[in-house]
Amino acid sequence: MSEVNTFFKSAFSVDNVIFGFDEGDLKVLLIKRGTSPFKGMWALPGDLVYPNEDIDAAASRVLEELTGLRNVYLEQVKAFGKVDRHPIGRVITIAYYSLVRISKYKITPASFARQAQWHSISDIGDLAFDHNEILNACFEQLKQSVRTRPIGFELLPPKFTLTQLQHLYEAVLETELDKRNFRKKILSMNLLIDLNESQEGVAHRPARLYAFDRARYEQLVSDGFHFELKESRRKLTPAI
Amino acid sequence: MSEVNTFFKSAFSVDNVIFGFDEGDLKVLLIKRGTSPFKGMWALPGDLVYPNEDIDAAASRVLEELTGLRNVYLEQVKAFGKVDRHPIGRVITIAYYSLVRISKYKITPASFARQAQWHSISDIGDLAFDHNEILNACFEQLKQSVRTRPIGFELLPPKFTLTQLQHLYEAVLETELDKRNFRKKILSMNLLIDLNESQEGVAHRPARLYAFDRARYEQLVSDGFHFELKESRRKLTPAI
DNA sequence: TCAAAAGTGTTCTTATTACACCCATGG
DNA sequence: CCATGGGTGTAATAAGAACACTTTTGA
Repeated sequence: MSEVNTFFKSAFSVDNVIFGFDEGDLKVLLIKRGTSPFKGMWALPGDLVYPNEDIDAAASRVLEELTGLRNVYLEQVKAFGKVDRHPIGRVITIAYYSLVRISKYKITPASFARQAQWHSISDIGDLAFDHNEILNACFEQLKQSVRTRPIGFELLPPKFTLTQLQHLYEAVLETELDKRNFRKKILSMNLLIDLNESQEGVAHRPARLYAFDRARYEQLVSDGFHFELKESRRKLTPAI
Repeated sequence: MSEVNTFFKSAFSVDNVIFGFDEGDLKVLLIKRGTSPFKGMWALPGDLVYPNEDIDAAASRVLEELTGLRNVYLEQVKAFGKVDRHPIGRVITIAYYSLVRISKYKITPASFARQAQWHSISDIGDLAFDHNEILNACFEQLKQSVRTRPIGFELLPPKFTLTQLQHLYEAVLETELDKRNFRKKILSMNLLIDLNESQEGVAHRPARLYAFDRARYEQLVSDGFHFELKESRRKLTPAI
């Protein structure tokens, strides 16, 4: 029993990289720490896991307390467990990322109190703890997942234009895509429902609106279909 | 401080799916449990993480104690943290997989005492705890990784034949590959050194031996090269 | 009538698939 | 001389890349 006591004095937490997409830009919801350690620095939202709480449930809870959102796409990435990663003791953290529609995000008491704010992925400074490392790992996994599963739609409103979808992929993959090739590829998958509606009130030709056809996707997968968007090769600038 | 005490009474462990390749078959090193709970059942090798030990170090330690091997390919997969996954208390486990050359595996005191044995991946029964779930997650990640990074070589001896390499990929990906297409693809990557040596003592035409050119791989990657072996599409048997 | 973004096809190139026979060795 | 696995090329098809102009709307 004394040996058991040697071990049962650690804690674990979850940290959640909450991605959103707005104005063509991939964003992450960060909170400003109000207490030591790292007081005043930006950090990933997270919390200790209760002794009787599954880790996935803890990640959902953190997300809901902050955003008011439930039933959101949530995926575990990996654990971070360096001995000295937390100043107050041995705390392993399990990293998750989630995909939310920013338009549905509501200021909750928790997010108000914790000073939550969306930050562009391309403009993240030094974060508390090892949160930069965690954020990078989650971003890498998002890049990977978005190419092999149709999860990008989780970041868009239910009705979206092909250009919005393309910009989303460009933001996530940090690359530029060819408009015609992108449309050809995505439409050839037959995963989109053409809603026969158009944008309104835009100062240019209005775009058609589409919705993601989840039922069809499930069907195709069970028939052996494999979603895949290749990373477009970067043109190699020839050396002079 | 009392709130802290609520949390700091959990433990975490690492579990390691140790893959090996032998006789054309992908294998996993399991140990037979000598103590309760799950006494007598096969389980993944694992251990509690010491309070002053990084989780990656704990995974390496488990591997070395059992196999005598160091500096082996080791990759974290994810954490498993259901509340009731361990009968004696709240224990989260971090799953790793590692790739070893079975020929280098030595019986250590630990592996002898813990009755370690290689099991074919296609013949794994019910394991202790949630270890079937962990094994599946690690196998899936191996399948993924082996297609996008040249880690398969970690499972082969330093000198290998193209057929051995092909059989390795077939075992890991659980598919069949076309001999000529496989050779064309792998040789076109320029990652293999032709050793100008042949097998000896085989009752058929001896195969050429190759070695993986790690330096060249690093070089190619820094030039933007991306290792990729596509899963060969299964022929769809037309319905009558 | 201008600005702004939507929408659309073809050609070229590269990658993937399918497929069958001769070769070298040991027993 | 036989059994066993080693080694090789080509043609057909599919996927990806490059690329420019016309359309529709609101201001």
